[in-house]
Amino acid sequence: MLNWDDLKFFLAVCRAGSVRSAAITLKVNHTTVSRRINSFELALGQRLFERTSQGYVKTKLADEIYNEASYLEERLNTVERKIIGRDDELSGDIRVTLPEILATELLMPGFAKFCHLYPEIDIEIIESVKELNLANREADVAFRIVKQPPDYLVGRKIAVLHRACYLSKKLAHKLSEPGWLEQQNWIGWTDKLRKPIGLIAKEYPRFSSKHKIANAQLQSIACKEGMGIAILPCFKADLDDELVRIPPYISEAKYDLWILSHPDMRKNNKIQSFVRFMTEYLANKNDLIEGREFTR
Amino acid sequence: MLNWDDLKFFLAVCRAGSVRSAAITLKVNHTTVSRRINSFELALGQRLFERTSQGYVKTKLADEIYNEASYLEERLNTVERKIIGRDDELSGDIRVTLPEILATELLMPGFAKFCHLYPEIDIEIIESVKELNLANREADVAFRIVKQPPDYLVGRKIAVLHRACYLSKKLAHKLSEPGWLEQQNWIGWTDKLRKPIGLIAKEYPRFSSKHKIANAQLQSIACKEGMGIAILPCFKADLDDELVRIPPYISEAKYDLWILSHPDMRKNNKIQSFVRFMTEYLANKNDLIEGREFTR
DNA sequence: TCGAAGTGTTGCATTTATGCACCACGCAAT
DNA sequence: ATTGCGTGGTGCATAAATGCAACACTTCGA
Repeated sequence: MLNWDDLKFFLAVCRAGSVRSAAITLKVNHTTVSRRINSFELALGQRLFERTSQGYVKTKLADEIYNEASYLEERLNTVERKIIGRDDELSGDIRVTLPEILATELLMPGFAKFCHLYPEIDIEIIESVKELNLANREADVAFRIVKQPPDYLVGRKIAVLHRACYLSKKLAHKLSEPGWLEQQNWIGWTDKLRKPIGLIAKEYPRFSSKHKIANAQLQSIACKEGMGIAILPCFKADLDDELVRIPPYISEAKYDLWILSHPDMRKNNKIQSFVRFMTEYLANKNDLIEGREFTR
Repeated sequence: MLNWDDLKFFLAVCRAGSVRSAAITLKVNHTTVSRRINSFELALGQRLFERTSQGYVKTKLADEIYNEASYLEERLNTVERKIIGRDDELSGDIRVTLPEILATELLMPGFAKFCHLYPEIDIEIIESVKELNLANREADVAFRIVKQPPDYLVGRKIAVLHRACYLSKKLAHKLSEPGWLEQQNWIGWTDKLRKPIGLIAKEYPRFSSKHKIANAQLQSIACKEGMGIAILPCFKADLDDELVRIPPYISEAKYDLWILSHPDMRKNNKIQSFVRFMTEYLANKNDLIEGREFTR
């Protein structure tokens, strides 16, 4: 069976007249060209070139095939330009994966702005904390909260997420009662993550741990309902009218936020426009993300 | 850059609706199909299929590409059938490599007969004792005098070549003079091949060695000119009116003659017809080859 | 005649593609 | 709820393709 991709090599040699010259055009080693021609001839069972010291000379059969191959090449190139050009035209879909917690107040307004700018682009949002496979286009762009992303992806760190401690606004009036706060409890996460460590453990009161809710969104809701003190990202809780920070009000830098894509998408104008836009959008949200937009 | 051969995988998956089913059609492993589709999508920067547990579902873009790809496939298949069918039609060229000594009285009549049977076939004869490369069609069929051919070629042993000792016919009348023969000399080959070994050394007189001619054709001519006794293949010398065998007239089985081709030519009707024809032709020449057509 | 520059080919090391075995998941039947 | 059968995907071993360095050959100019 013919390898259709060998047609590229055939065409290049027909035009260049030598395997070394064709190799430069094709950006491969010249021995590869020689071997690809050999295997193409074998598959066809016919000789396409005379090998001379001045290069490869086409046989009559090669002349016949060349015309057809040129036509097919033109057709294929048209298809390819149409599809890839579709990306350059800033239309079609972009698949974005992110943890749900980032979607609401933080990123969604940015997505909406981007879509307003480029009405031909559809954004599909995939909420997942799993590492979706960017290589087979399960997603094109990933927002990830990690210390260090995998080597095989490209991207940049666009923010450092801060967290602080929050209480339901319904209970805010109790903060002025002496000793009331110290009797509240954390809303726990899991058996292992019952109490905080780091700056928060050091600077905030030592509450007991109660409940187990391993989801920031649900922690937020439970907190609003008065179930305890929640440690929440600032970008989310500081914008929520039903939550208030508790004393000493400080935030802790805790998580790195990255925007990632597959290296092969570097040349994709659509994806890169999106990445650029969101990076800039988030740069303008830095005070919120780092907990500085908090007002008492 | 698109790998054009990936189009085959794309087409197969479009038609089969699943990678496993397409893999059966394409005679590859299903993971290969999956990976080839993934890399095709990556190269295009667009998704062509939704992955479901019931198989791959085409996107709208895939529907568009499918039509074009089907058309190109039909064009390519037409080209392929035309070329390979050309072989099946018993026309075009066959390149044959062989040592010169085999070409003249032994094989050439067979070639002529084959060409008469198939007037659309051209035979190119390449005289060479070198092992021409059958993989890149320097030659299609090789006649070789070897004990054991390389593993990567296919073929069969078609004869065992015999050799005997010959004298110029001009000197044949001297054979009846007592002691005359013993005073003649071998026509030597090289410094290392000055005297024969084996049956010939054992059964024939011990001549001294004179001259050095490392070519059977030239040995034959030198012998006719009276330069000495030559050891020559029977198929050649026994047909030559200017040469006579000397007593004790016996021949020695010495060389294996093989007909070889590249494994990928097994399905090539033209080549296989040629191989079959020549094998049968030589089977009918066996008495000559093994020295039994000698008449005193 | 010799050397330089072009050509193609060979052998070996490295990289990439493929196959195999296993796994995960969804769906239908029991 | 469990099992069986279909689907696609992952990790590792193996095979194939490619790149690199060296070589062989031809041609041209000094």
